[in-house]
Order: sequence, then C-alpha cells, then structure tokens
Amino acid sequence: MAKAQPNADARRQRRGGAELRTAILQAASEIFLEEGYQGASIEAVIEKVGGSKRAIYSHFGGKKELFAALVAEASSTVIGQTSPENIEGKGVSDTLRMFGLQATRVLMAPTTLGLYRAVIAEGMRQPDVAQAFFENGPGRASKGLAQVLEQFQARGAISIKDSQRAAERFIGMLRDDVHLQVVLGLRAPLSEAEIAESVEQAVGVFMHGIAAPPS
Amino acid sequence: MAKAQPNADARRQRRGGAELRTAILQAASEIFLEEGYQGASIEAVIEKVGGSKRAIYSHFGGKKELFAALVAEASSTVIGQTSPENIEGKGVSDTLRMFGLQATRVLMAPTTLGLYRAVIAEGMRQPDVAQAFFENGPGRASKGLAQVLEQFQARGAISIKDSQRAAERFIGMLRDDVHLQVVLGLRAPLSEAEIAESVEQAVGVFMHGIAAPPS
DNA sequence: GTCTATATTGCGATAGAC
DNA sequence: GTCTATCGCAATATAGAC
Repeated sequence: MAKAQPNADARRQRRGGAELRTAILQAASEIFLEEGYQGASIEAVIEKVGGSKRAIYSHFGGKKELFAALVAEASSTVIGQTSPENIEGKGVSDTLRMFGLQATRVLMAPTTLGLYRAVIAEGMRQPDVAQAFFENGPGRASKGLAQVLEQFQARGAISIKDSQRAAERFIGMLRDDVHLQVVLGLRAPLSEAEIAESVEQAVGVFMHGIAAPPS
Repeated sequence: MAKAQPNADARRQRRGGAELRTAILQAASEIFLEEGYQGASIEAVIEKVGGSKRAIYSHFGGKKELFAALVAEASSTVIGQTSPENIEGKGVSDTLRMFGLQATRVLMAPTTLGLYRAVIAEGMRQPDVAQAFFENGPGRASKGLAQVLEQFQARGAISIKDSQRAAERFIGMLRDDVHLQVVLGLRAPLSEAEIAESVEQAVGVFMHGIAAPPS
C-alpha cells in the first residue's frame, strides 16, 4: 500500500553513499522548493527517495542542514547558466540582449522560482541560506554583467558611473512586475517568444531611455 | 508568567466587535508578517490580543481567512502611499523622482517587507491572497505610474510604445538586487539619503539610458 | 482540552564490499 | 566473516489547529 510509488529500484538496490546523498538532495529539492521549508516534511522526502528517515539524519544532520545544502547546490547549478558572455566583436545591445535572454530564462525556470519562494520565506530565520543563495545566484549574475559593462565603458561605448549599480538596474528591469506575478503564481512563466520581446524592450529602455529625442 | 507582555489594557477592557476585529488584525499582522503564514501560530496572536480564543474563529473562521483578511488590508493601506501624483507643471524627471521616492520608501518599510516575504511564500497555495496583494499593491502602483506616463506621452515629452510596460520597468529598477538583499535580511533597509541617491540614479538611466552620447 | 502532524532519536536487522 | 551503510520500526517530544 505505497501511497506514492517510490522509485522501483530504490528499495532493492543498495546505493553507494554518495549516490544516496545525491538522490536525497534531488528529492528534497522537489519537496522543499514546492512546499517551502516549513511546509515540507522529511517524511515526504523519504517517501520519494524510498529510503529510511535515518539516512537523511546521518547524511545531513537535520532538516535545516538539508535545506541549506539543497539551496547552496541549486543556487550554483541554476546560476551557472547565466555566465558572463564572450563579447569579442559584439556591441553593447547584442551583449545585453544575450545576457537578458539567458537571465530571463533562468528567472522563469521552475527551480529558480521555487528557490526564490523558499529562500525569501526563510531568509530572515536562516541568514546563511539567504547568503548562499544570493551570492551564488543573483549576486554572481550582476557581478558578471558589471564586468562586461566595464569593458564597454573602457571602450567608450557607454557612459556610466557605477557599472555594478547599472548592471543591477538592468537585471531589475528583467525582474519586474511580470516576474513577480509569475513568482506569485498569478500567471504562467513567459514563453520563449514573450521572453524575447520582453528583453528587447528592456534593452531599448536601458540603452536609450524614454526621453523623446529633441526633434 | 506572560512570556511576551500583552497590551496591558487588552485584558481588562471589553472592546466592541469592530474594535476587537481591528485589534486582532493588528496583532495578526505583527505575527504573520514576521513569522510567515506557516510559522505563525494562532496561539501567539491570541496571546498578543489577550482576548478569548474563540474570538478569532468567530470573527474570521480560521487561520487562512485571517491571513487573507490581513493581507488585503495591509496591501491597501501600504500602497495607498504610492498614489499617482498631481503632475501639473512638473517635468517628467521630477515626477519620476517623486514617485520613485515614495515607492522606494514603501518598499523599504517593515510592513511591506513582511508582506512580500509572507505572500511570496504562500502565493502558490493561496491564489486569492496573492491576487489581492498584487492588485492592491504593486499592480496599483504600476497602473498609477503608467497613467502619468501616458499624459507625458500625449504631450510629446517622452517616447514610449507601452506605458504600462515602461512603468513596470521603472519600478523594476527600484526593486533591484539591493531591495532583494533587504528582503532577504542581508542588509538593512536604505536610509533616506541612500533612497534619494538610488532613485536619482534610476531616473537617470530610465530617462536617458546608458548609451554614450555621440560626441 | 483534544487530536493530529512531524521532527528527532534509538536500536536491532540486513545487505553488499572486502 | 567483518565492516559499514542503510533499513525498518518504534518511541519521544513538541507544536499547533480547532
């Protein structure tokens, strides 16, 4: 009478230590990022993995540590997809567009959305988790973009005082009300076409602003 | 042996129905916005109000309904502070600056931060709460700004295709990584001086972009 | 006060590696 | 066989909705 059928081979095969650890992390991700830290139950994780509760405690120590491990891992994995581009021979707009597309896709991915929700909910109570998330996630992305902007600045292609701040503004535009609505579950994540359109508009504003050109 | 000392007069005074309701909402705000929906306990709210246990259930029905009521109320109250400005005789930059200052102050207020955390955490599980928050909060703010932008557009002061989208971008810039860090508890809310500086920079980018002027 | 959920721990049984 | 990781299950304890 198994409620949710665990992986069929989970019970009969014996997995090596590291393998079980990975399996637990994977299952825990799904549960924690969907239910939130407080809403998640160790029991549910076990059911998914097919092991015993004891395994979790011997591997991680407790619920908190499991959550921390999971966030650190997921933050790094997800954000690796928003790396600074090779900008040889590219213009500012093209570079921003490419970065924007990557970043927005990441922002719309289910894992990222779950991370967002879970970490924001628990940030005040688990500062180390919040720290790990920010540094490996949004922080790294904005630093990467800032570096790129600095190169353009050195070439005289753009005119900014603070490249870090500028990068954060651009990313802020990508994380606007539409993103908030997706985070809140009020609308579906953007399609690839909608992402392209959104990024296009953001690049336009970021490059030239909204002021009417002197006619 | 009261742990947290309830309001001294809470116990001895008998309050009218509406008054009690307000008192409960007030206490619930403090608890829920600090601990999050799942972390909050009805017991704690009762202790703070000092009333009888049944009061909450007869007034609101249950934990969920209390949370919903509280979010609806707080969203409206807080966001009322970011109303569309009277822009008679003002320029675009000045208007954006004023709006930006108001909005950023709201964004940095403890109540707003608590709302953010709690609603984002629960959004997927309580769609009506998410909806109420967004409509009364961020949604209303961006609509207000969009209307103002449209007036400027009509005058030819700015050049945009979609005023709603543009408004969301500006607000997005205000809700950038710095705001995220505050939400996560990784840094203290901005001081008034820092807010002014931040808004100034955002207005600059939004108005003219970062492209180097053709020399 | 009742009842349910759930984190945590203890401990003996067991399966595979060597 | 020994060893180590894991399992399965029971017991404890606490919290919290109603």
